[in-house]
Amino acid sequence: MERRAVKDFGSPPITETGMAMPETAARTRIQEKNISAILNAALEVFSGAGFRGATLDQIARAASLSKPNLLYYFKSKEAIHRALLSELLDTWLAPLRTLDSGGEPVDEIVRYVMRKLDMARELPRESRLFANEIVQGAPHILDIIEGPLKALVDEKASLIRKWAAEGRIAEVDPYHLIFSIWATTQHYADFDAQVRGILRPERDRHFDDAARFLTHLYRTALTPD
Amino acid sequence: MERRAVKDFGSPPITETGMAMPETAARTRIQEKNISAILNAALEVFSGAGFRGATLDQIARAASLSKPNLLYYFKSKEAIHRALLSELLDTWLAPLRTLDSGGEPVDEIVRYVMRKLDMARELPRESRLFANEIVQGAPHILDIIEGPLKALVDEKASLIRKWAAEGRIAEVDPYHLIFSIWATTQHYADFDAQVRGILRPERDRHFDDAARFLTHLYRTALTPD
DNA sequence: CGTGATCCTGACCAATTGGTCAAACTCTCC
DNA sequence: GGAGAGTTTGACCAATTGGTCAGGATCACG
Repeated sequence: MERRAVKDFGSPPITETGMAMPETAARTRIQEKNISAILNAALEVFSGAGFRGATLDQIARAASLSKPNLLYYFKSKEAIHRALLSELLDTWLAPLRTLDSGGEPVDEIVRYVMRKLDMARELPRESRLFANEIVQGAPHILDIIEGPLKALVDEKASLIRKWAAEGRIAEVDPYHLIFSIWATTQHYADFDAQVRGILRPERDRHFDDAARFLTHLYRTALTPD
Repeated sequence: MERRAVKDFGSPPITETGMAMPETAARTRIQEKNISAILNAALEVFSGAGFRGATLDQIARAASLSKPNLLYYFKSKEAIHRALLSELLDTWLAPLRTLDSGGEPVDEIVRYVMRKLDMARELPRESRLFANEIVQGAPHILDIIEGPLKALVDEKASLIRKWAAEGRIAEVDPYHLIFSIWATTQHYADFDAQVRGILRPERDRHFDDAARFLTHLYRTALTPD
């Protein structure tokens, strides 16, 4: 027997991919509210427990919905996860996209570092969501890494290489420069528990020190000669 | 009814903590072999799936044992995890311990970076084991972080600060310097999937480029004036 | 206000999973 | 070679978990 007819009674607002209708703007106010609540709850749970560690019950509870109601909006746990990653992908790549050829190269890169550090402070759950995923081999986003992400990084690596060739920044491997920026900034979100366990900071005070340190680190390493 | 009498027939070689007898040297050759196989299998599975994502069946299969036989050596999944973390803790802290006041400070720190990078290449599973744990809030090792690890980092931070005060390295925040070293080196183990997806390197060739980049990064940033 | 579409729920199910146990097997050492 | 400790296993169990379904409640709108 077929899973679900194309059109029948009680058909939930689910697309073929299992995602709640995203672009097809026809969303009820109720859908708007619940889908948003689900994705927010899913971010909380997935980022804190990883895909396999998260349970539908946890997500449902966090979203103040019953489990069957959850599955009315998304047809499976996988579907929620996919929708969440997909929703956050743009946010995630945005900072690197803004790295542009205008302006002083060293300033431009330091500005990128600061933006990434801000994101680690303001959106730590989003960072941990991707961290969980990648640490375990990126099973759900390998295609994105090897496709759009690689393309974007290749493009920016070219830019950095050009800056180096023009003598406007020091000669460094652009790929490893980008990796180091990701590592040092996301560290404050992904390894938050360790950072706080060691520093025991009041609030987010340590982010200011981190900003100062990273500014020094990259400015000295990138300034030519 | 009591869980298990202190001494009875069929009592497995399990200590109060649920760990297989570690220091009490009285281990059979069979115990030696199986416990080692279990811990190796557990490292493989836990590092790839996280604590909750790992199953006893997976670990048992990887160790070529039946599940009940697994539980003959360790009384629970938690116990295996604890034993594993405990076994690897020293390995994990060893590089930082070797940071000593002898030698030229900049060289000493760069040497530490290289050692950490070597570990990321040679022991990526161990790195990911801890990464998984910490990303999810370090529930099983928070006490270690706040205790022995913090103490060790505090000690080394003092040393670095002294070096800075003596003008032998640049004035940088020692804690954030250490965090950045952890982040940049462990990145190649923890985010291996992403690094390889973007670089598509042959074998581990990219580690040489990483070593060059990190050497430049820290040498320029730490050399005084 | 009625009707069709949307939304929600309790009850239920099969598979997975951590863990137990009694019994059988095997190794060691006298 | 035999006795007792150490080792292994098949069968089993309860709890959890992802997911289903039929029917009832509610909403939007003519």
